[in-house]
Formats: sequence, structure tokens, C-alpha cells
Amino acid sequence: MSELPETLTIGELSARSGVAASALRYYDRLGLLESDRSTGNQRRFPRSELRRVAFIRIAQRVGLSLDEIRDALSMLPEGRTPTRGDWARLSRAWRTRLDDQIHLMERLRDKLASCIGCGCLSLKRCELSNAHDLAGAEGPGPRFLLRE
Amino acid sequence: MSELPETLTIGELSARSGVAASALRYYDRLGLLESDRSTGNQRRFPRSELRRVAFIRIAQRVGLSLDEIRDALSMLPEGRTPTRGDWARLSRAWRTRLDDQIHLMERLRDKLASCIGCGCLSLKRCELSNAHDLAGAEGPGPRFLLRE
DNA sequence: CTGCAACCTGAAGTAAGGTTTAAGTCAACC
DNA sequence: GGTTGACTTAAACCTTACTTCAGGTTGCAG
Repeated sequence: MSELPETLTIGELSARSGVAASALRYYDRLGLLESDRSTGNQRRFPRSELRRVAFIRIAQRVGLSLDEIRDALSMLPEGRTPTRGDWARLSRAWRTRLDDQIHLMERLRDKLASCIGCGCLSLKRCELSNAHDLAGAEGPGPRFLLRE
Repeated sequence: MSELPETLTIGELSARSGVAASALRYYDRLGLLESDRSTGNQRRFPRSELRRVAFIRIAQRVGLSLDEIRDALSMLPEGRTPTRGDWARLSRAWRTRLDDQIHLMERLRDKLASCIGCGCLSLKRCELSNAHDLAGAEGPGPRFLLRE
């Protein structure tokens, strides 16, 4: 009766999410997606995985690695389909992360402005490239530049 | 008489820039750095390459690939040590690039805020993941998400 | 029941940006 | 002039995030 299938094949999930099937298989292998298998061993994705794929792609844009995303997704409740609240909870941390990144880029831009003024780019004197405030020392020896 | 050597060995350039010698060799191979050789075939970098390394690392933070950076550096005058003005000219373009990136992240953050509100993350309805304004269609089929 | 598109797997390939290793050379100090 | 640390190279390896390929299976329409 229903026009909407219970589950999606990988091709359908790919078409609806805009993410290549090969990428979805890759995510599946890394444990970012959950799927059942048909009797013939083909993946059958619950419709809720559509939202999971959306989460993954957005999180990537926020700058998370697939590893970090997997960790985040593991915080979702087991045994039931995540609610809006679950997704919202997961996403909330992004706000801070984005704010921090934006802040960093703004500082970089402003320092760039003053460095263009002086034309220096000196590693020893220029705030911009020295950037201890952005990088922080890591290990011995001078570690000037942001490793991001 | 002079305390300052005319040229730097790769180890010195590494120590002063905070960039690993292996990375400097890699940059050299890609044509991002210029160096002479000692009689025994060791690299000898003019002190001005210190500034070049600074440029490279900052440009990376701005989001440029090494290829793009090589292209930018190729705009420097040949045959003479670049002046402050030369560097400033090269750096000016970053300002725009940074502004654009900051703008993009701000939009992402703001959409994220409203999407957390609705908890949707729907690929079909949510501005955030749909994001045609950020991605633009590339090729046939739905291409929702930003590839950057 | 046949045919074909869609699916499966593992392995290899790609791209960027490097690091590591092996085997050998150079420079500098004593 | 010998030892030692810094340097040289090519080639292999690393990580992330995938794509592509080869060879084989499934699922559904006719």
C-alpha cells in the first residue's frame, strides 16, 4: 500500500543523499552506517540512515574527520531510531567548533592586514607567522606554525 | 666578521622556521624554494628563503594547496631578492580568500543554529544539508553537499 | 527462466602532503 | 686525519577519504 519502501538499497540511498555508493560502502565499513542485509547479502538501509548520511556530510564540512564522526555517532541511542532531540544534541557541539574556527580565521585575517602593512612575514618578529597563540609549542624546538 | 651567515643549511632553515627538513626538501623538490648547492652538493638557502617558508605556511593556513602556492610564488620577481612590497602584493589576495571562507563558515554556523532548532537534518528540506548555495550542482544527479 | 542492471567483495589506485629508511657523502672539530 | 653529526638521494611508506577494477552474485521484469 505504502509508496515508501521500508528500507533503501545502497543505490537508492546514494541517489537520495547525493553521496556516491562507493562512499556509502566505505562509511559502512568504517562503522558510520548501520544496515541489514537481504537474504542475498545486499545492504538494506533503514530510512533513518538518510539522516545519518546528512549528519556525516555536514560534520565533514564543520571539519570533523570520519573517525571523530564515528565517535559522535556512537553516542546515539542503541536499539531505537534517533529522535530530533538526539540529532540536535549531537549537533550542538558544532556551534562551538565553528565559532572557534571562525575566530581563528578572523584573527589570521586581521594579523594578515597588519603584516601586509609592514611587509615583513618575518618568522622571528611577525605576529602572523610566529603565531604562538595559535600553535602552541609541541615538543622540543621551535614550533611556530599552526598544524591545524 | 658577520655573525650572520650568508646562507643557511637545511638544518638551520628548519630550526629557524620550525618546519621539518624533510618538508623543506619536499618543498624544494616541488619548486617552492630556491637554493644553491655547496661544492659537496648540500643545499644552501639564501636568508630570504626564510620569508618564503613563512609565506608557504601561512598560505597553507589560508587554505591554499602547495600547487597554488607554487603558482603564487612564481609571480615573485626573478633575479632579485623580493622586497616587502613584493610580499605584500602576494599576500593581499589572501584577504579576499579569508573573507570568503569566514563568510562561508558563518553561514554554515547560522544554518546549523536553525537546524538544531528543528532537529531535521533532512536532505530534502533542510537548508543546511541541501546547501545548493554553497555547493552548486556539479554534473548530473543530485549533488547536495559541499565538496570543499 | 532468461537477461540485465544493480549489487557484492577484496585489492589496488589516487591525491595531497608529507615522513621514514637505507646507503652513502660532507663538513667540522680535535 | 679520523670520527661524528649533518647532509645527500631514491624509494618506500603513511594517513585520509575515497574511487576503480575484476570477478562473481542477486533481484526483478518480461
